[in-house]
Amino acid sequence: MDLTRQRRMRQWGEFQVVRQKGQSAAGRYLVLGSLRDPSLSDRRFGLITSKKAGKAVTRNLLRRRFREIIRKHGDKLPEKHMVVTIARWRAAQATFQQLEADWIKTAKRLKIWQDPTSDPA
RNA sequence: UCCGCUCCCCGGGCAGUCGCUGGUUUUCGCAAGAAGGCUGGAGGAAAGUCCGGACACUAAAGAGCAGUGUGCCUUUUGAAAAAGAGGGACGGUGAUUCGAGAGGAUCACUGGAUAGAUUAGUGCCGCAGAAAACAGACCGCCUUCCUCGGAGGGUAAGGGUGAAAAGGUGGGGUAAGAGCCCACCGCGCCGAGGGUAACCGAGGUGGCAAGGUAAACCUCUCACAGUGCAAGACAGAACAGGGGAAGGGCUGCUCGUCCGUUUGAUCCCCGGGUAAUAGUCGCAGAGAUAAAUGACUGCUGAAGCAUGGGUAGGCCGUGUGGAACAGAAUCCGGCUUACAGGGGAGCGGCCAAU
RNA sequence: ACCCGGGUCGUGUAACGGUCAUUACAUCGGACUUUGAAUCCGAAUACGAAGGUUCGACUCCUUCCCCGGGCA
Repeated sequence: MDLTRQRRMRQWGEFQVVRQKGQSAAGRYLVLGSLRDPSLSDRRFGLITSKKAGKAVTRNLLRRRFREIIRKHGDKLPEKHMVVTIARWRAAQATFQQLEADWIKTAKRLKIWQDPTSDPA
């Protein structure tokens, strides 16, 4: 799915709501936070890459890779949800495949993964 | 060919599929918008923010002081910072050379934020040492006196201290010494003359007074208003104003000036409200505003590593390997810092092999 | 982005350019005590890094590194 401007979380308040009221789960390279919001018509995604993750080059690379993961797998998450992906400091050493596998694994642990091939219901 | 130094340039390439972002355009749609086409999309340092500008605002960027910076000379480029070239003085290293010595000369390479410390002043120079800046007698040397152990006087040649000790070498001289005297060397002053200038300097003169520090205050010189695009300008929407104090604005000081003290400010404090493609512009031939330039696949592919050919090196073959530092946020010019590897030019070394 | 401020023992702090760089708490050792606390005595531990100026640098200058802050 496309990660256009409408699907991005863009305000400080949105991140605060997810952080305070939502659920979260940590993987090896990243942390996922999620909150159901019935007022949404679609999914919304946010990315956080702090200075602990690395310098500007590595932070940019991590955001691009997270966007690519969401582009590939974002439609497998439930609608009307806000999902925040936070990079941990170890993420700078990971490859794209490792990040992708870790993201899916963490999403399953949060029980927001809805792959139709593995979940017939 | 190899090694080193200096300067300049490049900073993996190509293709496919799927995406992101700016602009433009076509079709559909009443509109919101949707789908597509074309096209622009990171760096030499985009970094640090160390300098200089552009630009914007501060009522007028008024005067003085303070403050900050600049720093040999000539010249080129430049808006300025700055950079380049040539030269001077000073210092370092090496070689050669002159001299009995003190010391000097020449050449080569090289260094630097290179104004002024002998005249504009002030400060500081700890410890050690006898004495440290208008200085100074601890030991020693010489001499006088006496109670023979000291006291007084002379003396800067020798010792020892220190980063630095008030010229040095040789001789004369003397009680011992001392520029006290002489020769030479060094130093200061004057200076014919040379050079655009920094500066050099024939020659004369002075027994010799003169330490270091200005990245200490300072003096001279030439500059500088402050604040920074989160500067600031504009549009329209919403709401609810209230209080303080006579002061406030160019922000260190003084003057000047403007606004305000009945209309209570453009200052301070408390409270309320609102926009969502950063509200628009500023803003760009990259141009965002939780911030685009990517993901995957294939081919190619530098150094390095392993191994083989070749007397050796250059070189050639095979395998492995799979690209440094790093990501624009107002723009431009410098400086500094980080950086795998490759290419080019110049200079020097080497003289082995083909 | 733009603009400021600061780095000293483990922690918080002092130090006209001049001896082996203060002080408090903490740490270690000893004394006192049956033991511990408190008290007393003693000890170890630091100038963010590299250059430069100076006889001499925590201090002055330059460049890096690391923290903290302001501003729509």
